[in-house]
Formats: sequence, structure tokens, C-alpha cells
Amino acid sequence: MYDAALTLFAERGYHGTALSQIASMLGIRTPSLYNHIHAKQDLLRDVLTRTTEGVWQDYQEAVEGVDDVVERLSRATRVYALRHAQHRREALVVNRDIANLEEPARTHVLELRRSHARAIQGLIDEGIEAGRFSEPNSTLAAFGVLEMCVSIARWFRDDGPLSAEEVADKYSELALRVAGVV
Amino acid sequence: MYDAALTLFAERGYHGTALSQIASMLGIRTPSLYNHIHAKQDLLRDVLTRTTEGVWQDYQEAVEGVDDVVERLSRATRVYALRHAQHRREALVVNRDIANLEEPARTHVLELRRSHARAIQGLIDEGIEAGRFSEPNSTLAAFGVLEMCVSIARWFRDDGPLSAEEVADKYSELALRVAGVV
DNA sequence: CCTACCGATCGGTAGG
DNA sequence: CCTACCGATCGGTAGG
Repeated sequence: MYDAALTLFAERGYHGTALSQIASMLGIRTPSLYNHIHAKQDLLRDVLTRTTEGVWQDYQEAVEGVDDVVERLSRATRVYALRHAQHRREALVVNRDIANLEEPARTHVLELRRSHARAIQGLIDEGIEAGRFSEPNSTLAAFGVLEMCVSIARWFRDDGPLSAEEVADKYSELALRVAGVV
Repeated sequence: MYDAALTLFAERGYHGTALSQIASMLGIRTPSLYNHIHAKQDLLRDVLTRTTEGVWQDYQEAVEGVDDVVERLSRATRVYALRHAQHRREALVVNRDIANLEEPARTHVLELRRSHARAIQGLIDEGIEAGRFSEPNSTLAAFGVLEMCVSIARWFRDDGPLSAEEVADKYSELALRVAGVV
């Protein structure tokens, strides 16, 4: 059910998806959905909280025990890019329907996102101070890097010429270039 | 009315916006909207066709009469980035609700988009052949460049530290770095 | 898991 | 531009 909702939300958006369509995809009647959820909103909340919590956890695991700041940024962007190639639907829903999430979940999700963005920008700041990156505007560089990764969800195909891992490797390299690695 | 629809579509999406909300923003009743449109879909079509046609025109004007391939890519990304900073709402709607556009407008919009993407990738290919860019995968580089610009619409603020022009200049510089300008 | 059904709201029309 | 109103569909509930 989570999976059916995910597919439809990614395809048509939260408001563009009717519960009847989710039920139909599962071969059951609409009211039967309420044996598993309390409201349509629950499905959106599940997708958004699981995904953003996963992003934050990925980040922490990626940089754990790594000292070199260039390597930390490289690993952080690699796992972020990888997630967007491997979990396209989740990424599309997060970026499209975050405004339709009700409180308090919305604040929780936005705070996790903000933590992640600040962490990436922090790495770029560190790298600049250490003379490893040449891009002076770390805010701009951080947005550029993050959003470039997010966009992978919009074009990546499993049957395309590059695997998710290959794309992730390439993007972590592009990220370093955006930061102006020297 | 176009403007009211644009604001609401950008904020809540096409399916998340009711005609009654558009009418309310204009201080009139819902049925009065039908003196100006035939259907809600007309509003979406107007936003999407105007915007994508504008993107394509911007591109052509930007590269017209410019021979150097690096300069062509720089100018093309500059106008594309500039549009995303100056017309945030339009960009958000295009990227969010293109799937909700009905035929034949949908095909028209997708073809214009594709032409633009191919043009950008073509410039990168040219640059690589001429030994001006070092990124071997032009498809990946083109996606990276284009989507980085698109994302400006998601974070740019008129009252932020950088003007639209400054952001556009910076992004055209980042684009050259993504292509691996040598 | 189902049938039967609820009030609310949707996009849109009739008629002025 | 309005009031009055349409059928369809929405998310959700009652009751089994």
C-alpha cells in the first residue's frame, strides 16, 4: 500500500491522486484502505518522514570517521546522489508535495532537510577556509550541489546507460567541481 | 487572472488549486471566471506554453551571432538561470504540473523543452570536440547544468543577498565548471 | 475485507 | 459580472 501510494503520488502528486486509485491498484475497495491508515495524509507523512530521515542518516554514516574535508563532501554528495537514483519516487514526492504535508510532520521534515543542507554548506565552508575549494559563495555552491543531486530523480532510468552507482560517482565529482576543488 | 492562477498553481499545484480560490483572489465569483476561459486547463496551458516558448526564444537570442562555443554555453546558461530567478512561479509550475497538461499542448511543451536540452548538450559536445571542455559525458553534464538552473526557482528570493543578475552570472560560471572548462 | 452511504467540494452550465 | 444549480467525485464513516 505504501508502495502503491508512492507510485501514484510520484506520478500525479498528492492532490492528483485519489484514494480510489490507490485502492484500485491494490485490487480492493476504497473503504478497505482505512483498515491500514487513518487518513490519506498518513501516506504522505510516511513517505516524507521516512525519506528525509533516511537522507540524514545516510549523510551521517557517509562522513563518519572521515577526516579530510574534500573526501567528506565527496562521500556526502555520493550517498545523496545515490539515493535520488535508487529512490526516484520518494525524491519526487518530497520535492513536489512537501507543502501539502500537515503539521507537525511538516516542521519535522523541513528541519531535517535544513540540517542536511547546513551540513553540506558547512563542509564547503570548511573546505574554503582550508584553501581546498575556490568557490567563494558557499551558500550558492551548496544549493547548486544539492539541487543537482535532487534532479537525478527527474531523469534517471534503471535501464539507462549508467547504473545508479556510476551516476552517484560522477555527481560527487561534479559537486567537487562546483565547489571549485583545487 | 493569469497572475492569480500562476501564484496559486506555484504554491499548491494545479490539482491543489480550486477555481474558487482563483476567483476569491480576484474578488469575483467562480462562474465569472468563465467569461475569460473555457476551462481550468486553459490556465495551465497558458502558463506552460508561454514559459517554454520564452525559454526557447531566450536561448536563440542568447547565442545568436556568438561564435565561441564556451561563450555560447555561458550565455545560454546565463539567460536560462536568469529566467528561473525572475520568473520563479512559472518555473515551479512547469516543473511540477507538466504531467497534468492535456494534449496536444503537452507534446508541444515537451518538444520545446527537448529542443532546448538538446541544444545545450550540443554545445557541450561541440566544446568537448574542440578540446575546450573536459567532461566526457555530455548528457550528464547537460542534465547537471540545466537542473542546477531550474533549481534556482526553488530557493531564490527577491530580497535575498544576490540579485537575479548576480545569481545568473554565478550559475553560468558554475555551468562551465560542470562541463569542465579548461 | 465488503456494501451502502455521508457531507463537502469540485469544475462547469443555465440564464439573466 | 451575478445567483442558482448540475452531476461527478472527493475523503471518510457506519455497520457488518
